Amino acid sequence: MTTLLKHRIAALVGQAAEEAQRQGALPAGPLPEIEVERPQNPEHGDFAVSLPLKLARVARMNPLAIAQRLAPLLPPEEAIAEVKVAAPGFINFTVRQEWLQWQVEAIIKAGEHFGSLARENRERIHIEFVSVNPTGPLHVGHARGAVLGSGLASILAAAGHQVSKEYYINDAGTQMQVFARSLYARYVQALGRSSEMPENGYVGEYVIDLGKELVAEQGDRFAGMGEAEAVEAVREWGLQKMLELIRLDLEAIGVTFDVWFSERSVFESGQYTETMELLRAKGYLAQREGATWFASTMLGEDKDNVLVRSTGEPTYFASDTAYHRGKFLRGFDRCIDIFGADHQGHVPRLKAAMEAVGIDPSRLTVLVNQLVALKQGGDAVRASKRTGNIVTLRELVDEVGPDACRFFFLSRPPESQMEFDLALAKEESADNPVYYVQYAHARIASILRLGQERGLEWSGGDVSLLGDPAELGLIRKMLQLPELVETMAERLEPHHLPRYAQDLATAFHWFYQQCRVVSSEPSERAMTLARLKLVEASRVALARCLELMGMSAPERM
RNA sequence: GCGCUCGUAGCUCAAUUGGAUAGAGCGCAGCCCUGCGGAGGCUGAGGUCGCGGGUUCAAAUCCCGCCGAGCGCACCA
Repeated sequence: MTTLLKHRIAALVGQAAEEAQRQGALPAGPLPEIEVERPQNPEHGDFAVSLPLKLARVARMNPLAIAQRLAPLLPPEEAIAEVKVAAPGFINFTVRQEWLQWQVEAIIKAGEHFGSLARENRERIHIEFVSVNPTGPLHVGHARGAVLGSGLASILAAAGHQVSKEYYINDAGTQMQVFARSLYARYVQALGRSSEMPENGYVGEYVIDLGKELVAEQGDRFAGMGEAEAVEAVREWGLQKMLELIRLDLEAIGVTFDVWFSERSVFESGQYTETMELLRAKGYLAQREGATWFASTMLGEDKDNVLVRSTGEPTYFASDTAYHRGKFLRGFDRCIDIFGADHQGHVPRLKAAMEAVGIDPSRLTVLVNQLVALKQGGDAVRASKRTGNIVTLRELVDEVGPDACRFFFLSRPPESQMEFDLALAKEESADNPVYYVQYAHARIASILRLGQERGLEWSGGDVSLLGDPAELGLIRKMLQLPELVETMAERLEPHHLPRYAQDLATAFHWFYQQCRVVSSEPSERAMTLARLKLVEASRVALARCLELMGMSAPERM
């Protein structure tokens, strides 16, 4: 992969600015970071730099005058055809047509790696998401975090980082215990006897089914034991069942993990004790009211948090602190967590805990995604696991399909409060942007098939014939993908990808409308070969886009 | 009450993180097929960027205050 053109332009502008300072045309002093933008108005060229505007104040000069002095000092660059200064102080760059045409070759050559970035500062990045208690099926709200996490992971990997996706299994906490007791009660009931559900138990129907399944699979062997022992045994069985269910549900929406990390192992490995000792040694522990507290107020928090209950049981916060410390001990440079908004209160204390154990909290980024408000027609649907009123992730995927789900959830930034109208989601299927993008891919595949059927060999096609605005526009659009991958990875914002995919599809459809690709006229043979080459490049770009989003790229629809 | 997040076209959402005339999809009104997939292309209408102040060459974006929405504020996770 070569350096992105926008970086080369930034370097050129930097050199020009330094040269201007040497000549005294610009006052000496530190230069701000040079940002290269993509102007939205095509009349402003392909790239734009607003450095003169940013410099105007410190230099006490008219920004337009700065731009006019800078422009002639720019070193030559073969990819750039024209540099223009524009009011109130922009420097605009237009790329050379020959360079654009040659990129078609470069894209085909890059193939499935097109859009990937080579980088020197490759980071080891840990990304944890979903991590739902294994006490029930995933619901729609979880789908958003799941898609976001997996999409972000793909983008970070494409941006050249080493990424590990992890699911943290809360198999040690009180919720798991309540679940086990609920399951035990349903199991006993399935045997025809009476048994009381625990306080705040999991009353969802799936637990009843699970109880029956347990009877069918294991008979009444747990009924003979003492209750405590039976609950323990049933808990293990239930945990495995739920994990399997969760894993399959996630797979259905195209989400997989590299590591499934058990909360219990945090205790068994000694990492929990070690972390607590560390906190104690650093003076962050306080005994009060029979419990052990993390003195987060020492770090500017508005309240302390319980680590060990007066019953002696550690809280979720305690094991999570040890778990997160462990991530960094495993050698990750950065950790990214994706939380639902209902866990946002956990963020400040977790960061404070990292600081307390001697880890720079800025190495931990927590993305909080707002919950999905469900609607059925006009009415709000309340999704809650314990009350049993669930719209499951599985139901959603079955209804809408994994591609549409992924596209939809990826489209919006995490912090947006989105409404999901289930009735609308089904209805929309024909006019969905998802199909629009996939249709473009199918159309491309169809054209390439035709080319093959006609026995055309386009690898030697002459790209210099590609001069139609629609052709050049398509190439321009394709070239934005690597830039986009870079910004999305920097800002941790996957939501630009679906929009880009639509733009790319539009650019292709327009080209298709404007330019006949496969012609039977012998005189147009050279043009046919060149355009087939362009179509192949389009396939590369669009397929990569779909792959990054975790969507299928159909050959036919 | 306090904290976090959000408020942009009729609807669902963008806006290159302070830049040039605020853009897409759906919906609405039109137009385009005797050759490669019409699940397509093109044009148009539609905006007090929640409201009010402030910061500066420049604000949807930053600051302050209101209004409204979601989520938190446990010895749950």
